[in-house]
Amino acid sequence: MRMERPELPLQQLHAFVVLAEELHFGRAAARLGIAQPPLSQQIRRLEDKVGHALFNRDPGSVTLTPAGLELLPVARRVLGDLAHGLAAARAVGSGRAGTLRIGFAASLALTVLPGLLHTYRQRFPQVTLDIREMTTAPQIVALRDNTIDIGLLREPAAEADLSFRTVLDEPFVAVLPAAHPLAAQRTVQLRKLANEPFVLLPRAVGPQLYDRITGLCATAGFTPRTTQHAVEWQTVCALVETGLGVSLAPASIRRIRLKGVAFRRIEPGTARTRVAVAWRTNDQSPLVAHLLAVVSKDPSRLPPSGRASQVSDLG
Amino acid sequence: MRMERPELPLQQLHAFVVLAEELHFGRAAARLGIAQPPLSQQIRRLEDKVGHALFNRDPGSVTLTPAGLELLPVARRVLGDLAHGLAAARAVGSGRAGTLRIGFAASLALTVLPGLLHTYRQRFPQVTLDIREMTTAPQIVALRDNTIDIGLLREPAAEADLSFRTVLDEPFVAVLPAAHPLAAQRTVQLRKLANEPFVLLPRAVGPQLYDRITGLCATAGFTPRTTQHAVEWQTVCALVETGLGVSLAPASIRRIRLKGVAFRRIEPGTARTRVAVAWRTNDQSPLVAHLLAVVSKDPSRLPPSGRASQVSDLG
DNA sequence: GCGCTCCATACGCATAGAGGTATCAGATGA
DNA sequence: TCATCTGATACCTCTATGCGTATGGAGCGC
Repeated sequence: MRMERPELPLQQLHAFVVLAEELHFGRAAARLGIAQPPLSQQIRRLEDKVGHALFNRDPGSVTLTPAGLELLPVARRVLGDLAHGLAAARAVGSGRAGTLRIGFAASLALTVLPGLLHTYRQRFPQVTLDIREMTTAPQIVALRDNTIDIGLLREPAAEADLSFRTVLDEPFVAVLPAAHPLAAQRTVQLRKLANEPFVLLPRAVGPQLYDRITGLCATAGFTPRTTQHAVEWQTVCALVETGLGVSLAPASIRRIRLKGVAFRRIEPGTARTRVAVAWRTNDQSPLVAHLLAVVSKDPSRLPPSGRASQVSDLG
Repeated sequence: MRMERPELPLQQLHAFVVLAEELHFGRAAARLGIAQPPLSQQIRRLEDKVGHALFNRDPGSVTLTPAGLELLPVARRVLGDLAHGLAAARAVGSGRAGTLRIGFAASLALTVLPGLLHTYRQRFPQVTLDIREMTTAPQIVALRDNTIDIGLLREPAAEADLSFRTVLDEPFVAVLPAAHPLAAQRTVQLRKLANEPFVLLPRAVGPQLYDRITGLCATAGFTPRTTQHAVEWQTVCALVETGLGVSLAPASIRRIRLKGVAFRRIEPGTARTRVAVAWRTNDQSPLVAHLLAVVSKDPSRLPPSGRASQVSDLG
């Protein structure tokens, strides 16, 4: 038992619509770029398929029959829908449209993310960006789950099936209460923080970054005494402001402006932290490819090493 | 410069939808009643036209690409719209659906019209009936103007391009105030109304019927003295009830039941009046043909001559 | 490694459709 | 009455499409 198949060439529908507009075989054929006899044939074939006349061929005037009048709006809509649908599918297929799901680390909400989104949106305005804040570890999981297409995270470690590209390479800064004695200097000797209480993100939120920070202290000769945890950098700064402790953070967080908090370059300033975009290595989506292309082409997303001022200049 | 032509066989869209539902070439092909290779070809051709892959053929699983996902609802809607549209056009073309515009004389609102409409509606429930009350002369004009398709009128006269079919052939009755002396008898001698004031419809409303009535009086030896005109029979009866005069009317108006009005057979009872349906002779509309068929087939629409009781029996 | 499943490809055939030119038929108007 | 306009027909060609069978080739499980 085979289904009923339409088997109705759309050209016939198109011819029908044009003829319904012109109500004149000669002119309609001209508009279609064909001779008049083929048009007569097409209409005839369509009428055969419908089973009823669609036009009254009265001498001197061509008019729509009631059946034709009934079919006309349908034909228009079908042709329009199909044209738009094909265009939409092509747009999605080519990456000019669609939905790109991006996970990002909260600390990047004020630095890398805005510029990136701005540039991308400008180039691909039809793409819907589905942006969600996630810490590093969930981003890795979400990429594998196909829950997000792009991750924006810190301190990427090699992951099977995932690729990374560094977007930003920045130094660490000391986060101090403004009233802290060390805040009086432009540069802070890291070892002088040895006895300060520390406010840090929980290791689980971003193990790589956490280890980076503690490693930094270790090379300065001490282990940071963490008295307080906070899940967001914003909170870390707030806690520092209240005097609960000090912190070490990527320079990006200078963008968090709080009266009672001072950010200071640290010595030695060799340790840096990287922000990277992550994606599934085998992801064929042109949306992902385009985003990576935007990242590569836009040099403002890749400040030269050492120019931490670049970040604060953005304020 | 020729327009862009879709040139997209709908079979391909159908195959696409089925495959999108099955996500398995073999099963989809089976559902379509074709072998698997042709299906692969159709999908491939469709993808070529779209310009992008619509399915991911991963080993062990077929899935829709974003472009395919975008196209799927469009394809469904297009196929559905077209199927419904064609069905609707066929229904209209065959006369199972559409709009039939009917003009009718007010005096038939209680007799011929209800039964006719009921039978027709039962047989063609999808047809919209556009019914408007009109007197005879405007019906003729409206038929010519293509403002109505069917007229229901009295005393048809031959008209070029119009055809008529008698629906009802009935005698005249005298319309008297209930208190009138002549109302005491079952039958009224027409000549006895010679000196009564008459209430009649203006001649312009229906010249044929008017002439019929005055002719009736003439054969009885008098000319009716019209003291009052009314445009509707309902009004005529009301005026008779108030004692303003008497009237002669088709037996149908017995259906107008007013306490103070009596309807009486007249002598001689030879003169009759006919109700007919009218249509454009060259009207090809199946709706009109169907209505005429209903008129012919339903004998209750055509009471046998002389049985005026048929009319009152309907009450 | 072997067979199985599943999709793609290659090749052949039949047909429908689109397009053309030439021509006919009916109505109309000078 | 004849030329003209308009649409329908007839006839031909070419291409696209659809469908079939046979076969290739990549994973996958035993």
